Amino acid sequence: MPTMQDVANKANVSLSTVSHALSGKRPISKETRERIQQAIEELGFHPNELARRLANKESKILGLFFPRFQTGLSDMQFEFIQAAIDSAESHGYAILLWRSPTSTDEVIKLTQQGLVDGVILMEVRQKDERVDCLRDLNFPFSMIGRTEDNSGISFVDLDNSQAIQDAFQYLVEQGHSQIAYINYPESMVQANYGPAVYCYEGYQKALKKNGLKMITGCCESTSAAAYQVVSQLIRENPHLTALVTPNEAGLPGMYQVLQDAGKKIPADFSVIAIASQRRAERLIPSLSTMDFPTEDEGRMGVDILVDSLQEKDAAPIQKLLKAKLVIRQSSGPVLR
Amino acid sequence: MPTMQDVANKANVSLSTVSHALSGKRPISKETRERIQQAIEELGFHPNELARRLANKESKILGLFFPRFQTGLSDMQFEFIQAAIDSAESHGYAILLWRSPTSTDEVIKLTQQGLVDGVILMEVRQKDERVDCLRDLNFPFSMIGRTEDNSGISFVDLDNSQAIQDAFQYLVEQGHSQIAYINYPESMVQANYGPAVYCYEGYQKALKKNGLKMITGCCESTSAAAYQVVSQLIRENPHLTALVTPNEAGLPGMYQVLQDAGKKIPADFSVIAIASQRRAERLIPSLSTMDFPTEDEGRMGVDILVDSLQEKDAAPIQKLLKAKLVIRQSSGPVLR
DNA sequence: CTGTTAGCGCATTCAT
DNA sequence: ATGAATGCGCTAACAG
Repeated sequence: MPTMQDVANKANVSLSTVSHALSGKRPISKETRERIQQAIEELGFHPNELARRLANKESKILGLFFPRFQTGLSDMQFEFIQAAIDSAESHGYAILLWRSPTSTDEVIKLTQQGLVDGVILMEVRQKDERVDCLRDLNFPFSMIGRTEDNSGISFVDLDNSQAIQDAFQYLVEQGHSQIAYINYPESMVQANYGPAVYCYEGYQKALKKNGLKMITGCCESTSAAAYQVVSQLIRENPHLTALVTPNEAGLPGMYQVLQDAGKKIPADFSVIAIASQRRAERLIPSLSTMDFPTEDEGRMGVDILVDSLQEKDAAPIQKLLKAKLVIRQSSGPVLR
Repeated sequence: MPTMQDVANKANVSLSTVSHALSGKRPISKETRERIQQAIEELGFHPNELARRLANKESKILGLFFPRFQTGLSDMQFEFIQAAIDSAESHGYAILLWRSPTSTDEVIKLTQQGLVDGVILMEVRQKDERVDCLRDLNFPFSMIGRTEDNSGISFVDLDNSQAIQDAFQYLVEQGHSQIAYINYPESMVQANYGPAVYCYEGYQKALKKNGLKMITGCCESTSAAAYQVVSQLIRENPHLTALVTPNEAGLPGMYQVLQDAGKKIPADFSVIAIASQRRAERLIPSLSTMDFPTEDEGRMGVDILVDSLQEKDAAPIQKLLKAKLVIRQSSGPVLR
């Protein structure tokens, strides 16, 4: 690997001239610039990024704490990451992947070793010690999701509460009056997993606003569990005509119940879930959804972090994204 | 950020003693070791990884060329990446993400800047200029997938040909004699996309071995396209009782055709696809598959690269993984 | 066992 | 407009 010194020798200039020619931070005469350029090409020189970053005291690398478990919505991870990489690249950063640390010690170790200038947290919980730790360290970070107290932190999150409310609003307008809400698994509700909390909050508001009967249950993220829960709700509420859920993992089970009960979608029954477009189009009949703006999340998660990196004491940026209602069921739902 | 020199001062030793105490590459007396340890803790010192890696002349970072487009099987990306990260971490490496370069120049730039010790290629094509370029550069890399000529290169790939043959073998043993094969999109076949090529090769072998009639078609990666193709095949072959496909994106459309034709799975018809477990369990009825060993691919892709990094001129490692047949349809398929 | 010193490859402040 | 010299934080060869 040729170094900058090699280039300097070959072009008969000093090392610093080469450096400045490359960075453009100093006027260089046209002739020497050309000599240098030629030397660079002949040697096939490429600046060593480790050295450059060490001298610059910034790594130009962002860390991404990658989820440790699969909590559903996995289709989206792909689009999310693609968008995050693209955004990072456009800002001159690369993205380094780590499995999300489980202890505060790990967070400290990862952030204090100077490999990354900032980190992006995924799957943030209401109470999240990673967040507390990063805040204490005063280390730059952004969150996909949010905690209970987000003062001073930048984040981008889906407005789950609003998404659920919008879904109910639409169904009510279509004439539905008995609508079930299937929540995330009990364990996630207990653990104060953000989406589970906010979705349920949205459900409560929708109930109140529209004077609806409460018809709800939690279910594990499996089709089998979903089958059980939904079939019981249908038994208890024979006039049920619609269902709203953020628990996309259980959808095939829910579909199965309806099929077994002789209820056709969308002629006899409406289903709306919070999910990605790809996910929606992989069910039959295709799913109506509150579309998850995956790419926006990925892009903005990086953008807000880079912003805080470049303007050291900029105000935190907090974005609540709206899910868009997309009705994919070919014919309309029942009007009662 | 405290540096090693700070620690040395505080512990009243020289910088190199601290360094050696940390690396353990030199015997250190118990007392000084403890003094150093105490200084480290009091200062909250963490070695600067950029500096360490610069001095060591290795970055301990692996680059992953992340797919630029979504070619299906997206459920697997998540598991794949998790496994890759874990394996990398267990070897002391981290993983850096880049969108897969589109030009040779980009490949050169990314590899020659010294930020990564090696790279992992995903979605390798039969003819892949990224591969040619890396080979010319003599830069360490491993592939998920393979090219036409893999001499001297390490890779891990699914044995697609064998997977398709195994699926046919099973169906034939169950008594099926008219079995359709739905290939990848025409464009991917034209482009010599590896999986498309090897799957079709497996299909041809299965035909020959079992003396079957050729019933096949390509279809785009959408449910709509799959619907068209499969419905035509059924029209032309009324006695069709089974279907094999690596094109999982079109599955909902295929299922729909069967449903519309009054054919129940698995009572009247058998479907076997190359897919992940998660994908299989999200269809109704759940899909029988040649299970894609996602995690093995992620882990081994990293393992073989790290191997070649540690033993400079080790022989290339080439692994063809077997997909496991998993019949998920509750009752058995038709016996004729 | 421990200290001194010279790099690793580049950025940058002084000089000229 | 250019060069020389110092530093980024750490490793390791050399010297005791």
